[in-house]
Amino acid sequence: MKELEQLVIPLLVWYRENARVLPWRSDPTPYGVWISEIMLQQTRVAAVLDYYRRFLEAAPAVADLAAMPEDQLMKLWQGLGYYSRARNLQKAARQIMETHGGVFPNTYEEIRALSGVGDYTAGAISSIAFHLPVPAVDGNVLRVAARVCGDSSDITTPAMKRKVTQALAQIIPLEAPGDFNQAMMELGATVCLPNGAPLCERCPAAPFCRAFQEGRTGELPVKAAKKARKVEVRTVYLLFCQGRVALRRRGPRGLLAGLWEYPNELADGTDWPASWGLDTVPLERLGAGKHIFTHIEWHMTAMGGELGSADLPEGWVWADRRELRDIYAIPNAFQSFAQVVADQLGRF
DNA sequence: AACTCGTGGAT
DNA sequence: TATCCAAGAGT
Repeated sequence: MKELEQLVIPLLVWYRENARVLPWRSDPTPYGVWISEIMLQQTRVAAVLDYYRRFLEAAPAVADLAAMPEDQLMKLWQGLGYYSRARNLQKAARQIMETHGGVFPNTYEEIRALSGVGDYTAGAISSIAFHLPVPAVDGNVLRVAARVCGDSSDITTPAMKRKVTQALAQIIPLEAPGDFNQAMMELGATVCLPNGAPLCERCPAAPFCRAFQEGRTGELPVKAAKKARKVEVRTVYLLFCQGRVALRRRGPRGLLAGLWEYPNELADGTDWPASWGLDTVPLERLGAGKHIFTHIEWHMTAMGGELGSADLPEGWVWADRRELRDIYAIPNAFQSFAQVVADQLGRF
């Protein structure tokens, strides 16, 4: 991937003019860089900003994160998605407290060993916070590299990631590795856009970019097609009692692990409220909602009503409005029912 | 290596 | 509306 070498200087010049002002860039401490990089995994900058501010306010340092109650941690992450990131973040904070005496590790290998930190994130933290000359290869970098080099390899493969990482390791500038890595991503995020709509007229790589020179920006990068989503038809039960709504905690593994939810099941004909031992008052249809995950689609119908008895299955809770707002982390998959619930609770 | 794991903005 | 897909990691 020889073309990448020509990119280094113009890219750094471009970055100094065009870098977005972001909270984790003003003072790139290891802790702040780490939190931001975890939040930014598969997540857009705009979605991260508010979460980042609130998170650093609640846990300004590693020790605060290590000591945070799990419910508070999940509440801070509520709505951001990929919730195992939050748990791995805390697991890593405890690793740092126990293994590194509370001091953020400063070598690539030690950083890479932290929970939730893979090749990309280890490279990003190492280069941005510790000025180590290690590449950080994310989706942006793969796209930029594939286009600049006119490489039609499938960028989703580990082989292509290795090829790009190896090529960048040869040319990453020792005096500004963090800026270089961020510049590659910034170019991908703001200029070398996906889906055949790159802004090549304002790209510092245009003079030597093979995709641009050869008119192939619409064909590159090459990515393998994704699998189709599976549809699940679900019934969501909105069960009320005296101004409170029933919640249960999801299991410790799998989708939305450990988060709270309105009881819901596949709509397979089972009388779920009866199977839960609830005294079955007739439930009425309170609404519908759809939520699209990466690989599943939930088509939901909400059934609900006021229960005569406050008895709930083991582990379920009654939540009032304040607890719903401040305590229980509920995924956005149920957002379409928030108003119905609020209205019902508001009657008390 | 293939799957799993959220969410919302852009097109 | 349908599809893509974003500063990926764990299993």
